[in-house]
Amino acid sequence: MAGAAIVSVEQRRPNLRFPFPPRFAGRLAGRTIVAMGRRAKYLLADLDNGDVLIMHLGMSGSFRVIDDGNEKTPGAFHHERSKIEAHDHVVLHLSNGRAVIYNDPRRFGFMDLVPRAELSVHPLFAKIGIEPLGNALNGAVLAQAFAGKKAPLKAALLDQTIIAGLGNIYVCEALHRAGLSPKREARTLARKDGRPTPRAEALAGIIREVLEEAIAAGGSSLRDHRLTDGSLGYFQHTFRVYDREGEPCPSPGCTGIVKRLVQSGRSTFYCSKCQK
DNA sequence: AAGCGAACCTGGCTGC
DNA sequence: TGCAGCCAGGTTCGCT
Repeated sequence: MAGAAIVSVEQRRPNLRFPFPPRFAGRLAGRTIVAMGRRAKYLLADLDNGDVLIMHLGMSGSFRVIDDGNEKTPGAFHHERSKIEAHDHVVLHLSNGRAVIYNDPRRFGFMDLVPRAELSVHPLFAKIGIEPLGNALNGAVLAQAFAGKKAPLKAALLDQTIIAGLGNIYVCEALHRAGLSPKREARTLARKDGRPTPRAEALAGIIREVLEEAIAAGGSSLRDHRLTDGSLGYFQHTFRVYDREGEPCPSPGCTGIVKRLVQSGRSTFYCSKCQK
């Protein structure tokens, strides 16, 4: 997408999780995408007028990229309604002859368009935590953030104001690899003086490892979710506990069975025998 | 004030 | 076959 110009935009409904900003399609048309980026789970497209297009996929959002007909007549797609599928909410017609289509059945995702300078004070970004793949994540930072917290470790790791970008799958997988119970109080990873325990150091490294493996495998692609070319992400095949209730624990030598429990309304998959 | 459940919305799967 | 009930990758809101 970076480098392409946005020829036109079809906004096919007034809102996703939130209303689209005023004149959304009109403000995008004619702009060139200078760069693509990401912060936490937000996808960012920097435009040549200084605005940033903010996109979030929610639970069920996805993008697909298709040929948009003859490059010399980029409007041709508008007459091919057959390419539109159920829950296609936004279509970006690009100058490179392709269209990027945002599809989201549950509409928990959203888009916004703001000046770049306002991004850091945007209510959604103001209190977002550290990037788990950056150098900021280590045992000391985890311990500092978790000190005094009685919330379960599972909930603390899902808290986007502490670490930004961990979802339910990766938290379950990281806790299993680290041998830590999701029910353990978060504060138990900090010593009384706030310094990290060895467990905190290990967990920080494992979080990074899980994310790097998942990215290398093309993501997790549950159910109908695909990569933008329609193929499936492979990481789902390497889940050790997520959605594996009743299966034997895959830890070497462990004879436990994967259990499911609900914490803060979310499913947690774990092994009570090797996660303490 | 932290921590938890409910809500947002649609669709797929399971079991009766 | 039909239909009710449960579950889903995320985040915010409001109550205790």
